[in-house]
Amino acid sequence: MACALDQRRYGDSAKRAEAPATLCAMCHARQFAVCGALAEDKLPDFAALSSHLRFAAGQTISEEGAPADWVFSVVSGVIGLHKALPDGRRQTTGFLFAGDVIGLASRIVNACAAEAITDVQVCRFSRSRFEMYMDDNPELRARLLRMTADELSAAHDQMLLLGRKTARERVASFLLQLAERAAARQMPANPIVLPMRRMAIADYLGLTIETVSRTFTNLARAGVIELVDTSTVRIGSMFALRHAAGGR
Amino acid sequence: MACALDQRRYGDSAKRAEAPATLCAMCHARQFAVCGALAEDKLPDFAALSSHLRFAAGQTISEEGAPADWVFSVVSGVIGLHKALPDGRRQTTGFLFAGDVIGLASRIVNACAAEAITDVQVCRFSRSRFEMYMDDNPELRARLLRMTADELSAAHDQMLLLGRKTARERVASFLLQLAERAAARQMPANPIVLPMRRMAIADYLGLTIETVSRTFTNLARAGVIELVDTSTVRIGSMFALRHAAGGR
DNA sequence: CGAACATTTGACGCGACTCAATAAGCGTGG
DNA sequence: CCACGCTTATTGAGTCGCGTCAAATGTTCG
Repeated sequence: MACALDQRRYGDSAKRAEAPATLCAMCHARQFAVCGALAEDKLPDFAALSSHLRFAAGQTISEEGAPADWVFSVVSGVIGLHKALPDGRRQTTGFLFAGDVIGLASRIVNACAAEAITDVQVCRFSRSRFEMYMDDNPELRARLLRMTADELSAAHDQMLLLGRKTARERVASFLLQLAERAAARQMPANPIVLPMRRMAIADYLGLTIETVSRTFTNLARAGVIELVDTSTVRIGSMFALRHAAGGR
Repeated sequence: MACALDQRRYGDSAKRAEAPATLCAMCHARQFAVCGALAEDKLPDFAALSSHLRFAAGQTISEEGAPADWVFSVVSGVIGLHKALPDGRRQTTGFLFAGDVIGLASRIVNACAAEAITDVQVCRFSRSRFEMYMDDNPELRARLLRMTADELSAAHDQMLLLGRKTARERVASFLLQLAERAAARQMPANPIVLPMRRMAIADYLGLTIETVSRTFTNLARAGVIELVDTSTVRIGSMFALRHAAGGR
């Protein structure tokens, strides 16, 4: 069975274009370089393994259960990972921003589907060649282990949220998380930008769009946040927001 | 701040005894050897890094948020990992059986608390020495990366369960999981043994003990399972159980 | 045997879901 | 620029699954 990506690649290229390989490779290499995984002189070598792709918002990047042939790194835009039940219920397991890696949980087949939430640019590696490269560059594997451990820790946080938090706590926690991640990427953290729709938020928080919407309204009425517009939230009181999130 | 383990170590030794270091070391080495991480001749070397500990059911092995000074490997018994909210609500993030490793998600501080569900034996490593050892033995780090990736994948499955499944689907999924893991350890998979109490199951599935109990009763009345006794479940129909679990 | 604890069962309430209607955004074309 | 259709978000009314509280039953172990 062909990887979903290849269906995209050859199927509907209208909304996707490939940048020159050299440019792409460098941009990706920078992503990793920032984190100190590789020495400067190894970058061109490593970058040559990658190719650069674009996806339009809404496109599927890879499908759950398909062979995990690729590792992706997000260059720009937002990607959502999700799992689904046969009847269509969906659970988003995470949102990925620039610098994040897709496929840390996947070894043989994709643990989750990956979908472009906004228009995105990614760098793509053959998983097998990526692994071979790690054999020769232990620092890269060490870094990947750290990243995977951090994602596992985040997954545990999300399990606490999904298993035990109320709708209000979930939404408040989500806003805090977005603010923190924006800050980590040197982006403004206070008027929080929500790049995803209510449906995507609901799928991430284990709620329905109606409940998400109502909860935003409630938090706004309580003065905790201000709904500037559908995709912009200003934090009224950080203290109140943390309190609403369940005190963590 | 001292690690929780050390409080146990010197605080209430009544229920815990240490086996001789040599015996312990070998037993741990075997755990890893089984998985092919290290060559036979490196085992004594590696094993010397570890010490062997016992904990009685109910004891805390390490606390959430405490410095992640140790890596543990389960030799026998069952361990539960959990996170808690300030008001006491708990979410169990996983159960660990013989051969599993505790602390994959923890880098600086423990992501979860670890509690002995049954009497357990563990092998303990200093995290810093373990990491130094990985620097010299890339195979070990590669294996740890694979294990962490698998745990992340399992965490994603659990997020789907917690966010989207009904009580019946959660309980059925849990029973299937226990059966599969028992089989993986060469244990009988059909009369499923539940080593943990209803409270621990409820904390793992994001439910209450009452709902867990009622759901067991319902599944039994439907003929899907048979409740041999409180801690033993016989699967009546594997097909029906898979169906009840949501078809995955 | 009896106390302490774990589990099951029952009655009831509430928070989140479902279904439905309305409002707001947003591109497209006149 | 406004009208139009389409998608998305909000709001409302009613329902239901699971949580809460309480009591009964079973189990363990001194």
